[in-house]
Amino acid sequence: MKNTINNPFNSDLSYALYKTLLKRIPPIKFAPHLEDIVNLLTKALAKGELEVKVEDEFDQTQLKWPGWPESHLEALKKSGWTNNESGPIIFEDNCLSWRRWYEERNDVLKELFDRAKQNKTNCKETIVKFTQSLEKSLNQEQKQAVEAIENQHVIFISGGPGTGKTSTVLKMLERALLLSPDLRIGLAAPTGKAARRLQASLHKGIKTVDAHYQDAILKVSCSTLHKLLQSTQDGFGQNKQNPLNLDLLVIDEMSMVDLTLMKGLLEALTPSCQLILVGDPHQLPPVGSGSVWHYLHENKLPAHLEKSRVHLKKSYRNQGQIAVSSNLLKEKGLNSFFKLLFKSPKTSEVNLKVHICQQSTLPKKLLVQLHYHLNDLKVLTEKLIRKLPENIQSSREMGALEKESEDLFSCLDELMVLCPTRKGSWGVDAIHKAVLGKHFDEKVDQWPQGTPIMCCENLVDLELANGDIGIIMGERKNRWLVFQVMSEKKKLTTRLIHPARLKTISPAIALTVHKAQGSESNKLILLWPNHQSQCVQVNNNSSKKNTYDERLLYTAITRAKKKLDLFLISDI
DNA sequence: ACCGAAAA
Repeated sequence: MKNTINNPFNSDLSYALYKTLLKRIPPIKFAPHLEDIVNLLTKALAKGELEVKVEDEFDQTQLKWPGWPESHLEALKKSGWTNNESGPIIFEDNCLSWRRWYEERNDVLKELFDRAKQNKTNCKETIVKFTQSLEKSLNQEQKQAVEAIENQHVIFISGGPGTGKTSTVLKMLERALLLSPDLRIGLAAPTGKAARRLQASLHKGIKTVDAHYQDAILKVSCSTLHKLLQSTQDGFGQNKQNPLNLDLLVIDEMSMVDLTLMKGLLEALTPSCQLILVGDPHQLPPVGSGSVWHYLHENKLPAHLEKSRVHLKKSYRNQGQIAVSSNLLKEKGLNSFFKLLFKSPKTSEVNLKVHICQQSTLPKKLLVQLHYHLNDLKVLTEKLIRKLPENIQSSREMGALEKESEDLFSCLDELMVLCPTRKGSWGVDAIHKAVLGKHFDEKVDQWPQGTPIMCCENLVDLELANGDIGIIMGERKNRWLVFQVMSEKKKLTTRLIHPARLKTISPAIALTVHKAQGSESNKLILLWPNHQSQCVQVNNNSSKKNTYDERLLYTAITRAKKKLDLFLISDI
């Protein structure tokens, strides 16, 4: 039953659920419209949405019975399925939702809001001294966040890429340690890659912190949320009975946390634990059901939360036209974005190029650029392997080879190719097939040297995370997978890994936008296959789809540091 | 229609 609710990917499952409901909770008065309601709710849940808005319109493919929404609501009312305490469906604020998810979300929000109500008190003198030292390094919004640590029990920090979220967190940790030096701090993120990135940027900025507190911050290790909570198949090892021994916990990349994980987290906290939640509400929601972070930013919240919320607006990344259009997308939506795109910009630096393609075969320009890029990588791997000593051990540190390895990885960071989907003529797989040719269906050992690859599992002892990108180097017996990892000494080092040690790897010549979340490159090529359909669908039920596409596009283009090539398919 | 994540 639980799985049917979690994975309702086709209408058969939705129909099965409907039949089960009819059997288990027979309607007081039956009407066929009930099937539509179950179907809509199931489909919404499949998309990660917990509710269906009554004011949304649906067409005949989504509804079997006429009279939406009045007839459906009446059928629901008479069925008794929305009865207090027992009915499976909730109808409130013009929204329909499953009781199970409705209650879970309300519980989580209530818990969060109650926590935020608690007050903290601190010694005034130390604060004054610290506040003076803040003046130089932080802007007004960032200072507000740092000051919140003094008396807010829960702090929400939102902001786009380059707004200094982590450097603000670093100053918050410093201040927290100043107030109580023995503070037990925890750091976590929803994915292995995000966890490591948080740790790395705290290390990078550590010099801005008073030397007295540096060690205390550096010694905190940053793990995935699942690991922190000791997640197993039967639930979380850290829970109400066995809470985390922490006074302060920082969670980064909150946009990827779903409801179940958030619930587990809140249950594992002691009442006194302070919470700092950090993330960008414009990025993609989690695939699982219920994005707490997006909900918190799209809905009216209790007044007492105002002091807990800090939004960082100022971006320190200057990207000319890329910055202008991504801001427009964020504020005005897809249509305005595409309108601006087709006017040639005069005012800011032109670093965004649009290519309109006639058919849906892969653009030739893309394949040519990839060809050169992969060749560069190949040359650099050959250079690196020639410098390699004999009898090398896997996982060794590179020592004198750092320069060659640095060249290789800066070349890798130069270009990123993104697609919204895996399948389809403009999907990631199509690009891999086009580039790898006959090698596509073969094993890794057949892929050519210089091919970028992605590690698809978290391997803590190898210091590799899911989503890490490396390169194939060498041939046959002398073949290695080269990665850059954060070593125990918190230094970026090159690591050679024997191909047999990684069970799940995939080519990484192109990536899905989802996978690229958190990565950046100087130059970005984005294939966006269906822009015209979005410009046409303005007012029907596509508002939710549009927010999804908006976030997808926003996430994609903000990966570009210097240049963006956007490929679109022409409407003709 | 499409897109993940984590753990043992």
